[in-house]
Order: sequence, then structure tokens, then C-alpha cells
Amino acid sequence: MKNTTSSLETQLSAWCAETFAVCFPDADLAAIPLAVIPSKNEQFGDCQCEAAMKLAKELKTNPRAVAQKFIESAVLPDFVEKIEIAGPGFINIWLKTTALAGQLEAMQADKKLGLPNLGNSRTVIIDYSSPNVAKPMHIGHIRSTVIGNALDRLYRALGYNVIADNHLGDWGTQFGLIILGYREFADQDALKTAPVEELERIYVKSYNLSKEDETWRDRAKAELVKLQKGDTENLALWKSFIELTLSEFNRIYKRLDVSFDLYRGESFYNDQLAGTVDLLKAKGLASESDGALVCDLEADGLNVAIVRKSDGGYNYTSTDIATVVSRTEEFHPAEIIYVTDERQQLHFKQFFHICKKIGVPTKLTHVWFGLMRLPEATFSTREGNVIKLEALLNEAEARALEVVKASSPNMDDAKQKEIARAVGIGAIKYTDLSQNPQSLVTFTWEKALAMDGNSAPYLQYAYARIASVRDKYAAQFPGINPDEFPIILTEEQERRLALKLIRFPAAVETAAKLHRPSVMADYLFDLSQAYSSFYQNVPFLKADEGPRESRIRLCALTATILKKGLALLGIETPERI
RNA sequence: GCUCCGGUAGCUCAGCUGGACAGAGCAACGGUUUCCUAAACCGUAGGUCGCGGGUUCAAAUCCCGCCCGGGGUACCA
Repeated sequence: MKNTTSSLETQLSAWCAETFAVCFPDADLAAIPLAVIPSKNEQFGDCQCEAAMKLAKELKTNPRAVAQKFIESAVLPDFVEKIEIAGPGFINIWLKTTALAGQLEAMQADKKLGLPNLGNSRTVIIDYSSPNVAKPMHIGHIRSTVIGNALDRLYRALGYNVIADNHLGDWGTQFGLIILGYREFADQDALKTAPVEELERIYVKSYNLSKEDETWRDRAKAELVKLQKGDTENLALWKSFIELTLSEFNRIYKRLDVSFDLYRGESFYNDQLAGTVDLLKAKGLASESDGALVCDLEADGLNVAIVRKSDGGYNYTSTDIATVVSRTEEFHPAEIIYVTDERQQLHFKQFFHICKKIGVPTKLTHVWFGLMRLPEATFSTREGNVIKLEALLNEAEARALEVVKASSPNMDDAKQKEIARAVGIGAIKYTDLSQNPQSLVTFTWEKALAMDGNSAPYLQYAYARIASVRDKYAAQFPGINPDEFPIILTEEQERRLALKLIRFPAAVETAAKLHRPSVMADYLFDLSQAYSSFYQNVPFLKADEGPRESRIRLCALTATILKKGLALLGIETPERI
């Protein structure tokens, strides 16, 4: 009856549901959450069930009486030590320590660490990062990239076929301005040393000119029209802008260990725009208004969405609809997830709504996050207070290098740098991933580059210490295989650690389901705290044979889960830091 | 005006599909290195969960109103 591949808590939830069904055959249990959840306070057991109180409300009776009836007719599963009623009607559950140990051994034997195959090879497209061509990435761009990439990794781990698509902003009116500006005042030297910065300078200057000078504006428009009609020269220039930009972006992506399956920018869908808008008209969803073609969504509380501008051009709404239609036909995804900042919420609501009306079957999800701001102001190119993404990464590595040099002065330079890279980049990523994405985020160097406390280096440090233990054990006890000894949990720190370890699959699942990598980060921090406490307070290399091997196994499993969990966030785990 | 977020310890943030005395990190204070990496551990101190009502056995969490901060609100994406 005991199924060690599914978690003890999953089994308990099923058991509670069954028992309630037996005790209260007439109650409508479907509406009541019967799941068993981890206890917040260990004095109340390992896990608890709150269903008695919910059910009592449903039945309009005393919650303690409900819990009492449950407990009287309950046949405890063999892995449960005891259950108790407490407070207003909590059912507190204590697991048998031997069962906990058994679950750990099962996890250790399972290559997937107990992760369920939720995706079953269904396709999910994740549209993230998506920067604009000819604009450098600044620290505002890191959130979409890092959060999107973590979701990518989480979904893959759960058996989904993920297509990561970088939907570049590579088409639009700005290219007329850039082409004209390029012809008139491009600095070829600057284009070689800092291409994207120079392209941005050209764009900004040209844009400002267009606001003051009508002739300039007309000339830019003419260049745009030429580009759109396929003029060879302009097309070549446009392509070179994309290549220049991508070569720089790819350098950043490489540093961040982020990769995409597709780089389909907006231009990819260009020749499908007219057809898409025709479809909207044919379905009676779009109508003329002030010269533009619009979808009136007032009735649904979503204002009005323009799908074709009065000058005949298309905009992001039409492009995004065409993109969904195209992706749906080509890949038949179960879901498309977009990761962008909060400013685009209305846009996504509008175009999701339109997609539904034209019969797109795909589940569309907008994962949005709060804008990054400085303590004193919002970022703005005009204010000149933007922090370039590369500068941030450089600073992170530099600060990490200082710490490495201080703590490992005898290590050779190359090794120090390699560790500083992994630690610095990890710290940056973790800062973004560990917060509720929807909070307002205030950027401070102190927080972004935190190297202690709740930070990536704290987790990496825990991992590195285990790696060291592993090596020392192998050196001191050659020929002994710890896996031939059973896991036995005697110390309270061991038991606490065990309870964290078995919850790994649930953490991954929740993080993916809620589209929140912060759930994973929280879990890993919790786990590391439990491990650090164990490490500090329980001896292992100096323990007797038996407990020693059991503890080495606990270390090994913790290391495996830390490594896997951090990998799901795109964070490296050096063997030594 | 309408609308979407945020307002929790000195600072930065968790918790928010209601649950048991509100959690962590940083900063502060006090301990722990003949011992497995002190980027660590153990402890002390620190909070009217923006304000006011309401629903409930139970509200930081749900509902209503208000205040403060940020975003969006037809031809930029």
C-alpha cells in the first residue's frame, strides 16, 4: 500500500479525503479543501489538516466535533505516528521518523527526485526577454529574462515541451528614423566598439530632430516606406542593425546562461498582419473609428483596442494576435506564457480577449512583474539614471571577486574569477527571483549584490560545504559506500532537514503552477537554513560508523536537491566558493 | 474620472485561494573557529500588518470606504 514515489503528504491528503468521505457521507466534500499542508510550527506536528473547520462551517456545526468524529473513525496509515485535535479543530499529524527516512531513501534512488511528469510532453511557449533592437539592455530588462528563463526551466523539469521564444522588437516606425540617422551621422568607430549604444544615440538624435523638423520627419517616413517595400539597401541596413544588436545581446545571454529555441521578432509576422486584420473584420469584431480600425471592448470593460492605425500601419495588438494565430497553427501549444512588465496588462487583456473571440483555443497567460525603480526616482533615459545590464553584471562579478580573494587568497587567479562569475551572476539572478514579482521593486546595489543572508551565495555556500564534506569523507573512509547504510534520523536538526527535503517536488510544482520562481527560491533558502543548522550542530565525519554514513547520505541528498533546485533558477553551484 | 499593483520590524522584503502567539535577511547588541569552508551557526532586541468600518468560531489575508506611492487609460511596444 505504501507508495514511496509519491510524497507522504500527497498520500495523507488522499487518506484524509477518504476518511472524511466515510465519516460524512452526505456532505459535499468537493467544495472543501481537504489537502494536508505542512505545519507552520513544529509543536503542532509535521503537517496538518484544516478541513474539519471548513466542513463544520458547511454543516453549521462545531468544528471540534467534526474533528473528533474524524479522529475516532480514522484508521491511521502505517507511516503516521499519531494525530491530535488542537485549537478550534486542527487535525495535527506526526509522521513516523522511519517513514521519513524511507521517503528520503526513495528520493535518493529516483533520478527525477520525485518530480511528477505534469506536462506529459505537451507544448508550452514562453515568450520572454524580448528586447528592442537598437536599444541596450538596462537593468529593467533583467527581470523578464531571468523570470522567463526560470519558468522555462521549471516547466521543462515537469515534463513540458517548452519552446522559449525571444520575440524581438525588430520592426516598426523607429527604423525609418534609425536608417536616416545612420546615413547622416553614424560614427563608424563607435559602431565597432559599442554598436548598440551608438544605434541608440542615432535613434534618440533622429527622434528629437523629427519632433522639431518636419522635413526630417518626412525623410524618415520615406526611408521607412522604402524598407517596408523591400528596398534592397534599407533592408540590408535593417538586417545589419539586428545582427549588431543580437551579437551584443547574445553576449549577455551567454553570461546569464539563457538560451532560446526561437528568435522570432515582430518582423517574422509582418506579412500575416493584413490577413489577421481581415479576419477580425470578417468576424465583425473590428470597425472604423477616426480613420483607425478598432475592436470595441467597452462592453467587456477593456476600452478600445486599435488594430490598424489611421495611416494604415499595424501596431502591437495586430502583431500579437497574428503571432498567437501563427504559433497555434504551427505548434499547437497547450499554453503560451508572456513575461513582461506591468505596464502591458491592459494590452494583454485586450488581445487575449480578441483571441478568444476569434476562436483561438490556446490558454494565454500574462506573467507580469513590477517595474524596477531607484530609491529616489524611476529609471528614465532622459534622466540619465539608467544602469546598463552589462555594468550591473560586471559590478556583481567584481564584488564577488573581492570576497573570493579575501576568503581564498591562495587560489589561482583563473579559479577565483570563475567562482566570482558564478557567485556574482547568481546573486543578481536570485535577487530578482526571490521576490514576489508583482511587488514594486526598488533597486539598490546593496540588495542586488547581497552576498550573505537570503542570497544565492548563501545557497551556493551550503552546497560547497557539502562538496567539501563529500571529498573529506571519501579521503578518510575509502572503500565505504554510505548508501549501503540506512538513513536514520536521531537529532532534531536531522528530522527538520528531512521534512524540508521531502517537500522539493511540491515546491517545484507550486512554483510552476503559480508562475512564481520565488516559491522555489523560498524553498531553497529554507532548505539551506535547515542544512546549515544541521551542519553546525551535528557532527558527521567524527560520528560513529552508522550515524556517520546516514548523515553523509543526508548531505548528499541535500546537495543533489540544492544543485537541481538552483539549476531550475538558472543559478550555478560551484564545488568550492 | 475609470482601472491595475504596492503600503507588514530602523532598512529591504516573505506570508495574502482566512487559521493557532505575524516571519526572514540586513543593520544593532552578545556569544561560537585546537572541530566537517565563520559567505556560517547560536542568542537578544525590534511590529497600532497605511487608516476606518464590515463578514467570520478565526482577518495581514475576504468585502466596502478613505489616505499615500507607482503603472495603465486609441494610433509607441
